[in-house]
Amino acid sequence: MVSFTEENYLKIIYKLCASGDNGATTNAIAQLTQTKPSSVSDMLKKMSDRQLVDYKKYQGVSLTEEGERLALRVIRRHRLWEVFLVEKLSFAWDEVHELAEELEHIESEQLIIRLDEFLGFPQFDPHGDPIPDQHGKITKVKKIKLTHIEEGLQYKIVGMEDTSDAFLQYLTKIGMDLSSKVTLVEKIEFDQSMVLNINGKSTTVSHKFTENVWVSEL
Amino acid sequence: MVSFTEENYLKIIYKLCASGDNGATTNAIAQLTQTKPSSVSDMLKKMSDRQLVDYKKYQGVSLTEEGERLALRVIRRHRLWEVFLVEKLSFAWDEVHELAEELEHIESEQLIIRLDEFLGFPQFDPHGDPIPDQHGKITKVKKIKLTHIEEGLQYKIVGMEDTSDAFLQYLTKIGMDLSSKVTLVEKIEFDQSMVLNINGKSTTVSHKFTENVWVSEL
DNA sequence: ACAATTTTTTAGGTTTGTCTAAATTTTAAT
DNA sequence: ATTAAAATTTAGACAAACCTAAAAAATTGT
Repeated sequence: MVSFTEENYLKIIYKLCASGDNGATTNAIAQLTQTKPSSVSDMLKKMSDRQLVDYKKYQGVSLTEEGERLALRVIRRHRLWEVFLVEKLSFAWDEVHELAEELEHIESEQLIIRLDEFLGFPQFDPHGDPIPDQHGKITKVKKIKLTHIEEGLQYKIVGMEDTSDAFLQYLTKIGMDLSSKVTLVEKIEFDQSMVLNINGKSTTVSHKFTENVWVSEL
Repeated sequence: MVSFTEENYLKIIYKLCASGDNGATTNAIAQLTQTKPSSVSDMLKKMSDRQLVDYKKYQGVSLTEEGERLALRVIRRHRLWEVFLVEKLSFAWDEVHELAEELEHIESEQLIIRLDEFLGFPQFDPHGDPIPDQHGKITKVKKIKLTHIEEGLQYKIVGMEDTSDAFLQYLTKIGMDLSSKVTLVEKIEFDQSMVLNINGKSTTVSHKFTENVWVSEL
């Protein structure tokens, strides 16, 4: 049995590892769990004893296979509840995070299986993030910056790092939204900008842009 | 802010007080919370300090006005979730209690308002128990034993104390189910049995029966 | 009415997850 | 290559909610 608190740590460590930046550091975890670094150290030790994480003092932390399985289960539940709240209860997509943070900890395999079915087996949540399936299989997402050029390889926008109004307006201007299909055309070495094909239209975007937008393979 | 645990105590104390039997005693609470009586004593003291209950040592406990308001909120949430699980996720009515025990603690007024709307403002849960409205107004329920004779006063079955197969079969035999309309015809002093009119048919039932069946005024 | 039983409370302890303050290790800058 | 700064860990405490064992109060049977 994994506690409410452990589930939160697992989910946060998963996300920090997946995002690549600096991996899951004690400070980063503390910030996201809204606790102090010392509390995180304590918790990591306990979770390491329980074989949920691989942890060596001062060296950061990553998930064990079991830890990752459990993290993906929590993420699945979180995202399914978000779909429910938006599609069935008419919440706005930016209102549902806090609620899903609570709902994700309800412990019942059956509940999630039936909720998934009730929602029509959605692939993405209202923020565009992919929903892991029952076996933890998840559509891989990465920042545009890290994609590579390959014949016919299309991507789908799934989210962004910075969601400021300024940025969202820029997206609208270049005709890009969550339903856009994007192909990588060219990487410019000199300033690390990239040429993308967005819904058939060729557009050049800055390095900052490519760091800010998450995509998944289609 | 009222904790998960406090909400459970409130709900249980409410039910014990409403059922009339012996009111909310320390032992009874311990049994329903699955804890020891000593833990209940501790908790009652704390809840008394927080003005959620009226408590005098060795004298049992009852809810303050605020305690009752909070208890009814939890009961409302519990019963709405049960409706959701049965009507929308196709759970059987006898599978949903445990799940609703968890869901009832999700803290959000908006969530419950919208769930209620999504479900079409149901009046009763799948067990036949009445759902309090947003202001805590609840259809009063009592055991048949405690009803009184009055011109045209009809009752609706909402639940039973003992749900053994034997009893359910007996119900079927006398043509009584959750949709039955019942009128009290006569109380027999001698053995405390009662004559009821069930869907237009006159039937005599034992004292044990009248102790076992809960009804609400219609 | 009072002894026996049952119920309830107190006292002292445990676990989980947090905290602050101090110590240690790592990283970065000169 | 040191030293200053930043990140991390340890030590010692605390609050919530539980426990066991023992003491105190209430109830019951004769």
